[in-house]
Amino acid sequence: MPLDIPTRFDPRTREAAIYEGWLKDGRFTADATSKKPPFVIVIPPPNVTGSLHMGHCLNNTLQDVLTRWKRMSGYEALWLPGTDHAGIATQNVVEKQLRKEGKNRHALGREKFIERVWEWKEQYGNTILGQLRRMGSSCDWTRTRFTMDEGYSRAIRECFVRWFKRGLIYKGKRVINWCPRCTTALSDIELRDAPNAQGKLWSLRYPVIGGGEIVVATTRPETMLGDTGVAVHPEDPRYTAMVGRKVKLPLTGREVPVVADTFVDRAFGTGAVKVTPAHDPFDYDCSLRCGLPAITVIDERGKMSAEAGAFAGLDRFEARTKVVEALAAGGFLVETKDHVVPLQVCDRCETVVEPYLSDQWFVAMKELAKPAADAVRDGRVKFLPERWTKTYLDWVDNVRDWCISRQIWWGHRVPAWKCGACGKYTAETTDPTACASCGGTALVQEEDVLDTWFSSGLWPFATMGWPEETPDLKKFHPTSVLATDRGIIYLWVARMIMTSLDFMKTVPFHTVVIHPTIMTDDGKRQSKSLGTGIDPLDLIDAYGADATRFAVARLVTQSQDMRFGKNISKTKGEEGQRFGTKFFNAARFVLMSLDAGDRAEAVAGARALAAGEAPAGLAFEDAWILSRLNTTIRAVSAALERYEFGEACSLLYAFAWFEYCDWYIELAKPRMARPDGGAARGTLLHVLDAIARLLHPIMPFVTEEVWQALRAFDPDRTPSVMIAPWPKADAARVDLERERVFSSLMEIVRSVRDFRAKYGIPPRQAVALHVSTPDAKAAAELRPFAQLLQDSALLSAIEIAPALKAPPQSSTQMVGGLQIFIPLAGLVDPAKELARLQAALKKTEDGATAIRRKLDDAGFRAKAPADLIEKEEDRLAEFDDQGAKLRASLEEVKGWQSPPPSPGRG
RNA sequence: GGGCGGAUAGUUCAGCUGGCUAGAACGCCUGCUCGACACGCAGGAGGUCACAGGUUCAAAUCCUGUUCCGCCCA
Repeated sequence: MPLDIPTRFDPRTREAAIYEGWLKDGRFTADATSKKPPFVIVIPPPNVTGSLHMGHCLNNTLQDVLTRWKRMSGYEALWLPGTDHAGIATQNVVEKQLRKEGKNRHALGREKFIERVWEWKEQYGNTILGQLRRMGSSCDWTRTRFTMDEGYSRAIRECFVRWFKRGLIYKGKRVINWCPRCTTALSDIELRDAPNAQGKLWSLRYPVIGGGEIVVATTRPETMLGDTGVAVHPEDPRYTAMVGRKVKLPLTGREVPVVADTFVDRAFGTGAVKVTPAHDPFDYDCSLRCGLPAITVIDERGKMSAEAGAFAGLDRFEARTKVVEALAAGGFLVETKDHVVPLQVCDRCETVVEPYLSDQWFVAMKELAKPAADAVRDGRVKFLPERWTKTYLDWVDNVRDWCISRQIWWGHRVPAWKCGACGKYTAETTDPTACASCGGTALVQEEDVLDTWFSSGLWPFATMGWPEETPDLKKFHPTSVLATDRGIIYLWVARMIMTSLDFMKTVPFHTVVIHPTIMTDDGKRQSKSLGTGIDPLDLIDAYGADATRFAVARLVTQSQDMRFGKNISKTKGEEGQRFGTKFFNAARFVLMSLDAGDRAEAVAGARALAAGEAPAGLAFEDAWILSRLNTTIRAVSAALERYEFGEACSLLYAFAWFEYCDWYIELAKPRMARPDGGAARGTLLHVLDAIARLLHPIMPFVTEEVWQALRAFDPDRTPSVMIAPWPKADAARVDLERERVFSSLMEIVRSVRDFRAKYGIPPRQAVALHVSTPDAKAAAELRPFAQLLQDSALLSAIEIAPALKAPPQSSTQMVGGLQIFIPLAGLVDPAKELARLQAALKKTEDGATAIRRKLDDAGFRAKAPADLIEKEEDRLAEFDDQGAKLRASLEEVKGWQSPPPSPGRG
């Protein structure tokens, strides 16, 4: 590095260049033939239509931290990226495009439409992958997968056919959400809640055959034409006598039974509900349990069907009015109340969604769910934080069959063919020419496509070439860790565990890290449409990728939410940026100092330290920072092992900034000019090197920049920090006793500085310091640091001795068991000093009182552990001692006569 | 309706199996252009641990209830 190092690292120009360098050198590419143990993460595949949001930013930051850390720790690390085809979302995007051109997919035809989608995907589908690069993600791009790729599609077909042949896949009926305008089924994510949907609740009287009546409440009276039963709670005494009897439906005259089912909410309305299996999912489930038929009275366009009799052909909302009129006329309407109904509308066209009974493909879950539950119960898969285990188990233990068909075109078409002769289905990995049941050749393939989650459920092994026995599959499956948000534990995580156990006979990963969900500043979900979302690319533009990564990683705790909206992201982004700059400047200082001195000596010193040796001239503070470094290495590694990202960030922040920069570098500065500066330079270099490595997984760019500068001094290191070994903690370097002594030195220095600040003593004006220690041993311990104290606290003179008497007219402060005196020599106003001492005394006395209260308590004496009692007694003695000394000083100050003239600032 | 999470300094969060005068960062206040860094340096102030009970010698921490915020399932 040339000596005119800029004072800032410029992310805008440098990050892209550094990333290009890594790519060029193939740093992200994993080797399936490597002898190293594998560490593997498969990315939760983002939607191809998507662009990076804060959730991705957090999710991928953590994956990259883990991947880079493990790569440095000697693993063959693979982070496998890719996208999923997001059937409905992608189809929508292209349909919107067509609409602008005045076309629609039906006019275009299936094949042409699919071509259009592929064109779109080639053009825009890689947006999010490019954005991941800007974050610095060390994904192995040579292995990028897409769920619609040829190989991946083979895996899906294989899965379908195997399950079909085992009888796990079947065709059945289900009430789905249907848009009558788009004439398509909608998935949950394509629904929107209509705000404040003001509706009505009508109470209807159904006469019971043989006498009596049942009143049912409904928000959709038009569906009563399709009622096939009335349900009550089995333990509801009001209706026990009615169960098993029949009611005569108004308007249609159909006779339907009264059934008992626990799904009925006794407290709602009258406690009796009409059952319309064809137009309500809960009613449909009830009908299966109670053996009721389903009658469809609303068709796929939202008009009343022939089954609706006199109302046939009417629009469903028109029919509602007419039905209510007819009921009222017949005397069946009991009352009408205003009622807020939870209405859902089609996300695209805002048409009210219609629950619609239709033919769908299902996967029977029971056989697959059991092993998936066992794997988590017996610990083969662990969730972190652990509480998510329960969420997962609740779902897999009560799982319902999985509806895997979607009535759209973009996706994997259901590989099942219906036989024109016998009506049975045939599924094969190659297109069949004859019916597997009767040999008939009039085969027609199903129109529906498979749910996108059906594809992503195979992600951990389908991405590695399954069903082929590829080298990747052998080396990298099972994967290691999955990092994701709690929102897709059921949709995705559970399904991967099921499929992997079923096909691979092993769990897909041993650990699932459920990280927090990003919220707004006030703890709400971020929403694109409300404009409360923040764009990670804006943060990267403003503060750089390193800062953005640090900002989100530092906030990761065991909590399930992370507030990170407009204000917080700014604060935290700036914090990350400042930290990156601080680190960069520390490196700048160290390298410039080294350049000015004996480079070979510094390099040799650093190497000796790296080798665990102690170079000549190693000073106390050198050993101190080495002790702190090794404590930090251990703590950071442990935090990462436990996936405590926020903790790892804070540890590094505190060590690099407060210990290395604020204390160690400052102490090293004066030594540079002295003959014993060699050890300081070696230590500076060695610790800087270690910080660069430790920080690299979190802030990859600035650490690489610094690493390259270090290489200019000492070429004998890896060409990239990415492949530098992760530091190992050396227990022999950790010296807690030394750390304790250093802490007390820091406190003395801080005390003197505080004195200076409180009394407005000019920064350059030196003061004298007298330190009174409790005994000769303590004095001997401190005396070697006289020079260090003089440098740090700017002292004109220093005296350290046991039981020193206060020099005349001096200020007193207690620092632990030490008493320090600074002669005022006419510097200070006695009144001020008096007030300060009184405040200090009060604090001491308060402390003593609190402990005395405890010790005077017989219960405490009797029941508290002995070592605690002893500790409290020691503390009390110390407080009392401090109090006595402060009182003595107080007396002395009181004895001062006239205020001496204040220097400097009046 | 069931389950889960949260409520600690102005803000964002630590605080593990109860035991120093409850910590950190940011912000705030005061003073500093001393040759790495003003995205900086030094120092400082700031909390009735949501509320009400209980257990205990001892509760931010354990138990019960309440309120508020959020998420999931039905």
